[in-house]
Amino acid sequence: MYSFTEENYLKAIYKLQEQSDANINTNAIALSVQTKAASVTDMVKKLSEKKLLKYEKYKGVELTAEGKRVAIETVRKHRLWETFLHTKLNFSWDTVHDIAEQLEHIQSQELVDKLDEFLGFPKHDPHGDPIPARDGEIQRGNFVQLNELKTGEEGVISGVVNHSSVFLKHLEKNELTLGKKIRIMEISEFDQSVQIWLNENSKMQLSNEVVRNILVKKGISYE
Amino acid sequence: MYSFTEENYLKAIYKLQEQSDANINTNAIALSVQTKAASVTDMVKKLSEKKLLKYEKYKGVELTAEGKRVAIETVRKHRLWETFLHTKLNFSWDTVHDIAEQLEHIQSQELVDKLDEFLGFPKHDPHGDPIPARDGEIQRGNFVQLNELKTGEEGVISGVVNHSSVFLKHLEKNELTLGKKIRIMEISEFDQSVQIWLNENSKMQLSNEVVRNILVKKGISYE
DNA sequence: AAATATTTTTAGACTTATCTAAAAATATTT
DNA sequence: AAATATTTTTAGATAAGTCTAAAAATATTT
Repeated sequence: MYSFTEENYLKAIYKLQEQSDANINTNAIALSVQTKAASVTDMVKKLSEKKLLKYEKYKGVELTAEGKRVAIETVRKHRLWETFLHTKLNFSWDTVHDIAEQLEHIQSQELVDKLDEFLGFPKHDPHGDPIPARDGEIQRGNFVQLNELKTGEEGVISGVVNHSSVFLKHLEKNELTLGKKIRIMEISEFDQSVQIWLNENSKMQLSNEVVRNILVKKGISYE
Repeated sequence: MYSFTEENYLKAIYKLQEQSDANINTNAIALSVQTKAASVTDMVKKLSEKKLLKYEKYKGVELTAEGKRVAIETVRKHRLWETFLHTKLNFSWDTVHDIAEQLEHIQSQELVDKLDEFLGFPKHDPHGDPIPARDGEIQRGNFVQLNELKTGEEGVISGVVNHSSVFLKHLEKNELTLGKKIRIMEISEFDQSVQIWLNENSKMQLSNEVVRNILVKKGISYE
């Protein structure tokens, strides 16, 4: 259907579009797919001819419905494979991305559907990101960054902003994994670092950098 | 490491080498990888430079140890993925090949090892073909073609010669699947078709064409 | 608004893997 | 062994995706 490379461009543009709602410019795409601006211009022309996106010279690009469909399909495959790798093959959450990056391009609708069924129709991947449904629908959990919670408020770790391997390893080492319940004890005036309550005998100090990159589902708040 | 295409050529040459022990010629490879002789010459030169095979103009090719290693590794991956598709995702044995043809090129040693473990270190794929071990060792069951059995002899279906989808579908429809026990009742003088005994109330007439393409593990013989 | 900086595009080249058509080598017939 | 047929290789072209360097357009600064 569409090539490995085309799918990667579409996915990258889709993700940029998610974050910005303005038209996506050449340099941003180049950065995202790890290539040069000149290459992006070439590819973008090609994708435009195939009606996968709208392109006007010097004005950036915007996905068409079909381009978006392909992008979401690719995201769906990526996240299903990540889930497979994590839940069935015991890969840790910081190692699944690179392999899923390859697996997401395997062509077979039946494979995706059967994988989905085998995994029990999961709603989230190992990082808490939503897995798009077959029809492209994405159920976004209304998560907030941990730094948005106030003292005394509780939440359950449900996702991450930063997906880098170093960050994920750091969380893993500190047992700050998905599903963990947290209560904000104190927020430092000095550096916005946060003391959190985990259980009777476990408190922890998190830097603002860490706190901003953790997504939580807000729980019942206490004063 | 090695490209999709390189792996496919090596696998094809390996399989041809299995069947023939003479040097493998250009046309045979072209047929096998579905390309033209000229393309094969180009690729074979490239693989020769990379020391994956020995090539002398007009004399055909022969894999080096490294070339064989890569080929067997690819076969291993192919058959593990086929097993996954069949036993975990419920793909029928006539549909697994094409998807495994893509999956076999995913690069990750850890993935292969974990998949192997997840599947319980299977010895055979859904067609009865042996799955090479991590070290490249291949445990070949000493199977014989069903037409080599004499009247009264028994065997268990353990593999197929013909891997085509039509043939596999035909066997499936007639419940001639792996593990099935068979006894030869009568071999026709006229067309070498064979009457087989399956159980008290089930006999079956198999054409010579079918019988030659079924591999069995010989059982105890009766007169 | 002119000058400068940044971004984007064009032009032309490179790589991988493929192809067709023709030439060269090898095999088979007669 | 000469003639014919087949196989293999070479030569030159094509497509996908990439690159560098220069030109063109847009944005920012002064």
